[in-house]
Order: sequence, then C-alpha cells, then structure tokens
Amino acid sequence: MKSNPVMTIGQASARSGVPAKTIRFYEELGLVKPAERLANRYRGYDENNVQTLRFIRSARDLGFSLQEIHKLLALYRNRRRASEDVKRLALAHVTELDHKIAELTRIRDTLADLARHCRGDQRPDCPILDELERARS
Amino acid sequence: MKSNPVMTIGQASARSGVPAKTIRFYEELGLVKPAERLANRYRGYDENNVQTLRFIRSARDLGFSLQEIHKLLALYRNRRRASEDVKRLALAHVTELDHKIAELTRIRDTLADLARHCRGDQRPDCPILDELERARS
DNA sequence: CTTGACCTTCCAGTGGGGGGAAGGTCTATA
DNA sequence: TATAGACCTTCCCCCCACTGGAAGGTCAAG
Repeated sequence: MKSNPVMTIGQASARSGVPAKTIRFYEELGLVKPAERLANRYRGYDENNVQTLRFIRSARDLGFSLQEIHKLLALYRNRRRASEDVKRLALAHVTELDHKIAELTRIRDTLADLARHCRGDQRPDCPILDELERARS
Repeated sequence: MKSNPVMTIGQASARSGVPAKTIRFYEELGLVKPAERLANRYRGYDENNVQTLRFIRSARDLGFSLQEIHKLLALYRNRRRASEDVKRLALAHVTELDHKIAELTRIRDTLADLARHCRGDQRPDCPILDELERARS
C-alpha cells in the first residue's frame, strides 16, 4: 500500500487545499500522519495522505467537527464498516444543523422585527434599545 | 446618579442572570465597571450595573458579539444618539444572520440528501463517504 | 556566496467563556 | 470562641479550530 512519490507539506497543501499550518495541527490531533520523515526532517506526504486531507476538508465543509471527523475517518478506513454507522453520524449532524438553523432564524426574525419598528432617524428613541433594556429572562 | 444599595457579585449575578465569572470577564473587557470596591476588596454593584448586565445578556441572546455590544452600550448610554445608528448595527447583524442561515441550510440540505441515498444497513457501501472522498474544491 | 522560498519547532492569540486551585472574608451555629 | 461553609479574591489552564509570528535549518538559482 505504498504510494510514491513523496511530497513536502507545501505540495500536500496545494494538492489538498488544506493550509500547511492546519496539516501540522491535524497531525498533532492524530488525524493525518505523514508517510515518512525525510533526511532533512521535512514531513513527507504520499497520495494517501492527500486523500485523507481532502476527506477532512470536505467533511469540515459539511460542518462536521474534528471529533466527528475522527469517527468518520475510522469508518472511511474500515472496509468492514456498516453504512448504518455512517448514516447515523450524518443524521445526527443534520439534526444539530436543524437546531442551529431554527435558533438563528428565531433570533433573526426577532431582530428584524425590532429594527422594522425603529424609525432610524436622528432622534434617540429606539425600540431596539428599549427591548435590550427590558430583561427578558 | 448614585443608586444604592451596593451588592456583591453573587447578588448582581442572581439579579442579572449573568454568571459571576462572566461578569468579571466583561469587566476585563471594559463593558461593566463595578460601582465601587468595598473595604474587603469585594466588587460592589449597583442597580445601574445590573441594568447594564441585563442589557448585555439580552444582546448576547440576540446573537450580538461583544464588540457589537460595546458599540450598542455606547449608544445606549448616549442620550444624544441617533436611532439611525442603532438601526444600522441591528440591520448589519440581521444580514450576518441571513448569511449564516443560508450557509447552514445549504450544508444541511446537502448532507440530508447524501444521507437519503445511503442505505444505512450492514454493508459498507456509502454515498456519504464516497462524496467526502471526492474532492469538491 | 547570497538571496529567497521553503521547511522546522515553539509560543501566543482569537471569542466567549468554564473549571478549579490557593487563599481571604463573613456569618451562623455549637 | 472555634469552626464550618458559603461567599469572595486573583491566577492560570482548558475548550474549538485554527492563524500568526519568531527563530532557526535547508535547498535551488543566480
């Protein structure tokens, strides 16, 4: 399962879209281990590493946390995985997203409503400040 | 503009709903300065302070950052403010929220779609992993 | 032989707090 | 009067997911 050639962190970064600093950070977390260390102490990455980095990037783009990605990577690398486990992770994340969206929407509507009632002129009266002042425990 | 009596941080916390730790943190940021220090070095808060803490809490609940709250507090305390300025801050925040909601919704739909196509059984085949593997730069 | 583009490690900061140590203070009760 | 316990103080470290920068090593081109 060796895939030459080996590249430096800068090249792996260019080919994966993950910043070099972030690649080192992921290594520290145990997510991506470079295939080898070169004689000059540089990290050496292979195609497998690049593929892993792309996987992480895609998962980050879909809003998965690094903890969730850790689990996803384990499933990704496990040929005997059950797709059930992947689906469960994904659906849990969808639920999380639904909660966040609902919360943000509620906030957005409240604020837009307050702003709609504010004249927005040179006078100091402002229902937005009035509402913030009122303790809505 | 003195409003006795003075209370300790615990009482201010109970009356404002802001944890004592957080009150100290806000002080460090220059958001709330206790009315006085008691002889025993305890912080002493008055009704004004409590009102400010409630204001901050309400603004946090509406998703404003502490930086934005800093500006909101300046307007709140300025009797010669123009409601225009408050409204502008609020609407900018609504726009931010709209972007976040749109982004999260896009992610949510993508992920739900992927999950919908995953059988979720004991077999390893999984379109979710397939998609993560594919580099969607 | 120098310049500049890489690479290395380590330390610090972001935002918005939370946890907990080590120690001072105050009040109620035995 | 002693002591328990509930406060308060400052201090530093932890979370997440990075990002920036300093100080120094390595390598290819001119």
